[in-house]
Amino acid sequence: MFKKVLVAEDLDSISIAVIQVLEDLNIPTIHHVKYCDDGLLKVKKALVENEPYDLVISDLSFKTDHRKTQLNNGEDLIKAINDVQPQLKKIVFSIEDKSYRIKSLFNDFGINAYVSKGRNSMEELRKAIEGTFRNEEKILSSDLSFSFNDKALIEIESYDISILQLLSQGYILEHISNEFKATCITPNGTSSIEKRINKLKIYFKANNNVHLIAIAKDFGLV
Amino acid sequence: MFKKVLVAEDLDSISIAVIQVLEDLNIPTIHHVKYCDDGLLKVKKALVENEPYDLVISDLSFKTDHRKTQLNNGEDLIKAINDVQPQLKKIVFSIEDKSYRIKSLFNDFGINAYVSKGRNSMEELRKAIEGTFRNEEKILSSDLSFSFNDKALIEIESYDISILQLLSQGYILEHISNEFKATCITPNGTSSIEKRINKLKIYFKANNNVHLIAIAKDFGLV
DNA sequence: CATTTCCTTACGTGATTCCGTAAAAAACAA
DNA sequence: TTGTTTTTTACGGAATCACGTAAGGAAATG
Repeated sequence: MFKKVLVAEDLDSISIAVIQVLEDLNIPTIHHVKYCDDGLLKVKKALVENEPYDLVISDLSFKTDHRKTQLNNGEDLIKAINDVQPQLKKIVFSIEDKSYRIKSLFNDFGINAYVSKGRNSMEELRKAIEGTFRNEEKILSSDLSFSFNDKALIEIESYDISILQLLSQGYILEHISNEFKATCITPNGTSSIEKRINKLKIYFKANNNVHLIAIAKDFGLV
Repeated sequence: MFKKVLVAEDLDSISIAVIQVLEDLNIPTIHHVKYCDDGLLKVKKALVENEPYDLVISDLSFKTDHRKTQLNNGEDLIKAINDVQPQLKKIVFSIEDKSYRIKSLFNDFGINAYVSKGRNSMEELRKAIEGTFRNEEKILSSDLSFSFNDKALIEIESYDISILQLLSQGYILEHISNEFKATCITPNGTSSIEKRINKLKIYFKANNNVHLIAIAKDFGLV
């Protein structure tokens, strides 16, 4: 079983239970951080001391408070870890259940397992840890309804996300066009962007831009 | 100290820690439910058996799954409890940190304390339980930055919420006007609604309706 | 009762979205 | 190169939003 595990979780109410699971699995070294920044520091330190972690379990969303942080969420932390220790096994334990975001965790961030916080998640977490140790691939907790085969949300790409984000910040078409030209994103004509928004509206069955952004917010796309 | 406490929390990872706090306080009877419906049943049953609860600790958001439920969130549960046992002490323990929603819990639902899930929330929860037992009023965990004095979000009333909700559902001004006329909500002229939206845009510093809905979503108003 | 004030509604304009068509540009194949 | 297809961009008219002004009516005041 794993020898040295790092838990990144801000809520004390949850970290208590996660650590309990790790103790039940007889993991000898268990460390816990409440801020992503501290997590990266610990990983780096363990590396230079030649006692690297072999598993990290991280939440996605971290509360902001008085303390200034470089890394603000689990994605940031995982990205940073991938820079210094890419082969480190990663399990995400979060409330998030939007297929788009979870798929991106596997495909873009190379995580090994995703466990959604739910009514029976401690058991799921234990299974995910064991599966990850046995090098199983793309472990999903069983209460998630989607599979990796449905292409539905895969078609929404980062270009669409950019449009939705700028829209949600109050940009009008013309400004989005300018922004894209400034950052060399193509296509960037107002007409092309307009057409893309129209596709999104059809896809999400939205009546207008306002409706579209409301739906995008619900899907966690922005 | 309290004799009989009910915990309504769907996430097993959290309920474990909450129950631990209650055990540390030597509460003799601790019950735990993962669904709001079960919570109401337990409260009713305890009443008819003449052994009522004297405290309930509830989350706000509950995940939906295969099971069909009457009560879908903490607000529903508290409302239902207020119908059968209004004097029952109520503590809400949730991740929610939007002042608008928390204020409404105290003012409209008569809860006794609100503890926000955070990095040091078990200690806050313990203090809230003790304070509630001593009949202190309107207990807020200390990491919440707002106070009851700032009138900022109090001015947003249900009329505004209705408008925001219809907007987020893709309604155009004219349809909102019709909807208000149909349900006898005044004012209902397109112009009045327009003006009210304009106030909201100024208040939230939004450039347009799309921006406004994005902000409202972030604030948890819709 | 007259006056004032506030709230609601109506109306007009310019800006932006919405939605179709078509030209221009780019990518591709022969 | 030439022709074909696809993508991108441009343009135009109708609908809707955005925002100011003003008319009408209810409540408050004296």
